[in-house]
Amino acid sequence: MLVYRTVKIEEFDVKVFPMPRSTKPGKIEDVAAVAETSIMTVSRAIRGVEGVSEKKRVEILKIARKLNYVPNSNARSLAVANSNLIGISLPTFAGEVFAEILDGMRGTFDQAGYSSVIDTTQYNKDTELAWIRRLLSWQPAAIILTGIDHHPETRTLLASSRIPVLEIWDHTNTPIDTSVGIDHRMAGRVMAEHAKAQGYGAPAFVSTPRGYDIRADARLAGIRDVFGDQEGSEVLTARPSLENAFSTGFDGTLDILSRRDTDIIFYLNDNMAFGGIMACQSKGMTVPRDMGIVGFNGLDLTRVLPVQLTTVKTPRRQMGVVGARLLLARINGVKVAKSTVMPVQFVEGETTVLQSGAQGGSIG
Amino acid sequence: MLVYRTVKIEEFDVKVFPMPRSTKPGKIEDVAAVAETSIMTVSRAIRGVEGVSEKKRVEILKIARKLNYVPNSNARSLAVANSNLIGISLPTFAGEVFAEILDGMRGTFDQAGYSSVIDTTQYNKDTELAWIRRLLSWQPAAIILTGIDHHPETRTLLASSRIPVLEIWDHTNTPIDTSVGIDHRMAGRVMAEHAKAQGYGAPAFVSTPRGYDIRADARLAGIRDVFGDQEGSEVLTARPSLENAFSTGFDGTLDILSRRDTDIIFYLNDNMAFGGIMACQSKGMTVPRDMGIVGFNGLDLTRVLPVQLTTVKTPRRQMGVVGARLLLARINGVKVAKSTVMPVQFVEGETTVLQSGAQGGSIG
DNA sequence: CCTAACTACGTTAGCGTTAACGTAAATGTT
DNA sequence: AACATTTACGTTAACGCTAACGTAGTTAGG
Repeated sequence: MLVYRTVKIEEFDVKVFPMPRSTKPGKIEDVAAVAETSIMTVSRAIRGVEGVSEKKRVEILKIARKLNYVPNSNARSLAVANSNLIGISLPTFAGEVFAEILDGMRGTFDQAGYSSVIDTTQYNKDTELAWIRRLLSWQPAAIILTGIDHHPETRTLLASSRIPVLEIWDHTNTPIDTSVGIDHRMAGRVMAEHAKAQGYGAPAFVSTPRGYDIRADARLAGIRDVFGDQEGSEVLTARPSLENAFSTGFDGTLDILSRRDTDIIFYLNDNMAFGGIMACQSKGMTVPRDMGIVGFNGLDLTRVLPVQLTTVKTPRRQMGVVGARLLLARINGVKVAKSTVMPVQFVEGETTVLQSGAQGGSIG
Repeated sequence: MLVYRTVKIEEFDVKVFPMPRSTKPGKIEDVAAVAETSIMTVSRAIRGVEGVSEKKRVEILKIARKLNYVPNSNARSLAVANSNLIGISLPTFAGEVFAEILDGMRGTFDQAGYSSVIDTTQYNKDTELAWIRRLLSWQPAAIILTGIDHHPETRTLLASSRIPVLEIWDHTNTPIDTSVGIDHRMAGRVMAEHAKAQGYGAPAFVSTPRGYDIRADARLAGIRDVFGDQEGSEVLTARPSLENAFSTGFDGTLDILSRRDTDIIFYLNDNMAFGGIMACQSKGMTVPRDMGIVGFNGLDLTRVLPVQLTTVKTPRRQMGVVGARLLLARINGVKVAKSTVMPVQFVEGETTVLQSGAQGGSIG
């Protein structure tokens, strides 16, 4: 008869049994015993380093496989004083942007035999720092952080750790160690200049709260560089929610519409821009006749909208790949360029007017 | 003068300097030396286990902080023969679904002091197995897999490893160890029954290729359970692309429209359903008058569309949280329920007709 | 006041692996 | 043939930490 007690987890009652003792996994010594050789020879055979005859290597590998031998990375890492773990910190998994950067990196790291320890910070610097501390205890091969805005202690800690660090997505000339990203302020200027050239004069920006996503703030600064702050043509902002979501674009747009006669709205990203189009439509407005809409990122979304969204394409996956390769080079004892700026591409779509007449397609 | 050579990484020329030697991080012994005590006492103080006077503990912790001491997890894990790493395998980061499940889990694990080693398999079982092998070398505290469809060796390997395993998102009565998910076939039946009750009779299903996402296939099976396979009312399928994207819904819909007079289309998820709405609109059709549209998941997207999408809400974040808690219980020596089914919620929106008349809002 | 039971430490012996060095046999060199 | 070099191993000593046990000094109990 099995004896158990009942425990409540969430709303579920679960039965609790005493745990069976776990069987110990085999070690290198067991393989050596079967192969009738020393553990050092087995170690060499498994790692593929020289010093073992071809015949013996094949034999040892066969035995190891048969015994289902799994090397102990903890022991290895302890002995060599580093691991093949790579720490990756992202603000969030929401949205395609970080997912794509991550994908680019992970593919590269995976092939090189590294595993990824991933964290999300929710844009919180303390969370990031706490995670870094924990991560450092694993003696990771490298650490990747999103952006360049960190807790002051983060910089000191990482600089003194001598572990390769990559800051990705944003740009700075003074990274902790290495950075690969795009120049968001410049991207903001590019968008704004296009808009200004088309005759727009009363811009707005819909985003998450200031300081939450500093890249978005940098783009806003770029837009302000172009439009200035004269009464009537200054850049209005709406920041209705922390959520990087369609609904934030929708709500922010309604807010802007209630405040000033605005002729173009820039959004934190394409998702929000789409929310904005929907909001304009719900108010009986036509895009781009009554309102110019500019997104950011160039997501898949734009491939299916009835009109092409005006946006800025960011090389997310490529950025991940480039960053990962730089970091691998760095891990292999190579010192690389401190900062790499990736190019962005302005996409003139149909949600802003072409030159000075409403000629494109329209929604609404 | 610095000597370097130039190396090409991607299209970038990078300068290569010889690496400076890395400084060794401090160890527990260093803390003990400063505190004038034994390393065992420091170990106890840092881990917060009993056997140290309050006075000494405070003093040791202060010294450890001042020395910026970071414990070595590899050494710890080697000594105790397990780690506080948790491996999480997902098919992809694309889409909100896995991101949200992951978020629910990570929050819970993080609080409990576990780090997440994450992998994406691209729905490939061999990739998953290879990753599991590598992960096992870390003696992880637990492993989480998405779904229940794995490489045959995966099951053997994990079952013999005695490490807690959670299969999440899908449902089975015979999990490797523990499972938390929804019953996708049942969800398909629910959707189909609602549709049938409303008078729909010529259904289609737009998805990714068969076998790629077996949950989607299970839902299709559920729909077929209801609609049968009579000529004219059988469930047509379009599977235009591997990509879980708006554009897949768009293209698949165009394909369906070209093939049969269909009156309702079910989609792999809400994103694709939205692509489908757009495709119908591009053909001059009105939703729901000319076509019923049913999504899946109940994403944020649905909050901003001018009409409410008919869909099925899945408890993604909650599933992650429940799964994580069960697993934590399991790690702490508790044997829990093998299978947990989470409830889904059908959402009657405006993209299917109400009863037998077109009364809802419309797009197009 | 003597013994039992605790408290607060310290000592010893691994955990499984690899770097560094040692050594015998095989091969090459003159 | 004598010596140098290379190849293919084996031996030893860490890597930094913790479980298990040992031992003084302190408190409690009758």
